[in-house]
Amino acid sequence: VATERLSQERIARVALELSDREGFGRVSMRRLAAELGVGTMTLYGYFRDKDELIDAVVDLATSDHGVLTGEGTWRERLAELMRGLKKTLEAHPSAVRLRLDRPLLSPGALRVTEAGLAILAEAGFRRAEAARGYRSLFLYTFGWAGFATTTSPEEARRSTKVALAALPTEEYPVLSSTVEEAADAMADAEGQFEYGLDVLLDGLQGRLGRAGGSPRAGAQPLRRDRSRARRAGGS
Amino acid sequence: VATERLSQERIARVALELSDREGFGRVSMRRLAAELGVGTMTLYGYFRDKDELIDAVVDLATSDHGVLTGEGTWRERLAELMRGLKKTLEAHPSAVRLRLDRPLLSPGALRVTEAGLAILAEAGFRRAEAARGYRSLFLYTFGWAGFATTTSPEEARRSTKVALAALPTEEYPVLSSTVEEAADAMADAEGQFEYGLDVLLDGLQGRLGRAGGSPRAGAQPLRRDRSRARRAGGS
DNA sequence: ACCTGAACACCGTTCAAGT
DNA sequence: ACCTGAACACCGTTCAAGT
Repeated sequence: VATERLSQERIARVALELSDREGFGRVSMRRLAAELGVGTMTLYGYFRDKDELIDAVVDLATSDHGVLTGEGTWRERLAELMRGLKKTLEAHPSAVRLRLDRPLLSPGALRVTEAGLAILAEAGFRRAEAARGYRSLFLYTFGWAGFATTTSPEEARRSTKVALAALPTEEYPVLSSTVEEAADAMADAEGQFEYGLDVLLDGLQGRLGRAGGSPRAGAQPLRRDRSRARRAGGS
Repeated sequence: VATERLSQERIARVALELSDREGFGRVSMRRLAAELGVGTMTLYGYFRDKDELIDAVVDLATSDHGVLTGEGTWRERLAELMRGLKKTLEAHPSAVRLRLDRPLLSPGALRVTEAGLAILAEAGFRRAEAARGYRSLFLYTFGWAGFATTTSPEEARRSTKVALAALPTEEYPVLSSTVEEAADAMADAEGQFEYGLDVLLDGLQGRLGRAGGSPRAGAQPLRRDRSRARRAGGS
């Protein structure tokens, strides 16, 4: 074991490796110190407590969001940005859970926000709406990542089918006749991500046309008028 | 301390109360047993291990989704359904985090899914698309709930402002000029929920018109053609 | 300056035993 | 049948001390 100099950065890096390798639950101060070949209390010379250490780990896991300033329409660029966010969240699943308890406002984490807001602003959204729109995409992506990688696709499909098959048909008529489709939706997480992303981008795009000449202040109320307008045919 | 009969249900109920009152981190087998006035090991007569106990707690926290078969358009009913889901997720914040690790497929949890799919099916969506659409709304709501209740609105606004003010202006030009709007978006979580919900419903509504006579199998690719169509004016 | 063992107040769980 | 204390292998952290 070559003795690389101890530092906050190295400790956090090894902790992240340990978390990815054996799960976050296995990251303890004692275990981590042993991994580093030092006494447990040595870590307290670098971090006040475990919480501060975890902050550093989460920050590290977040710092490498690949923010590419790609080409194409604002839709394509925004989609690509969210795919990048999704990818880094997938790379460190435990960090997704940790970030829920400690909302990250570090420069590294805000790089994606900056990029997203820039794209939306360029597309023509006013600042307040760009902020809300980006946040919508962000929350969806986070929700997706939170549920991702819990089990394998095969296992997800199987357990979903089992659970749905066990439901009383009278109380759950729709789910009972949607077993295959629901199981597919659970198993094909990638397809689901793209679907919801596209729905959100559609919704945002629809807002670009409106508000044209006369900017209205404040939040827009739910539009109820259009809802019956077009209703699809049978089935 | 009146000695109500011990049971899985009672143990789970007290555990949920304890979790809501002092935070999930404080729920230990020993602490819970003390709360119930029994020996620690007694709990193991009702649950194989802590994991099984937590399953019961999460299930309990989920069982009371107020699924109302309201009136109005499919948009209104779906919005109301998601507000109900949001509300129960808010009621037991720790359960949100727990459900990420153990995807719930219990009848109680699936009641909302059934209701959502029914509304979408009635609106005219084919089964596969209804499954994807509901899941999109579900993931967004979960993402929102995951970040909710972390701090008070005032604290959220304050810390957001501080973090954004500290950013280097050249690297973060948009965020630097969106401090107020971004802080507002962080502070007004309720408004954010409604915004994203409405965007998703807009996106879904747009899909109802299409696919009319000729149903296409499989996932639809991202439509790139329309993206430049309408672009808002200045600003 | 940098590191650390002993000790304290906690965990979940096994096991063998109590009524 | 239902309950349980002792014991084991773990935690995070304080404190006083080592070099």
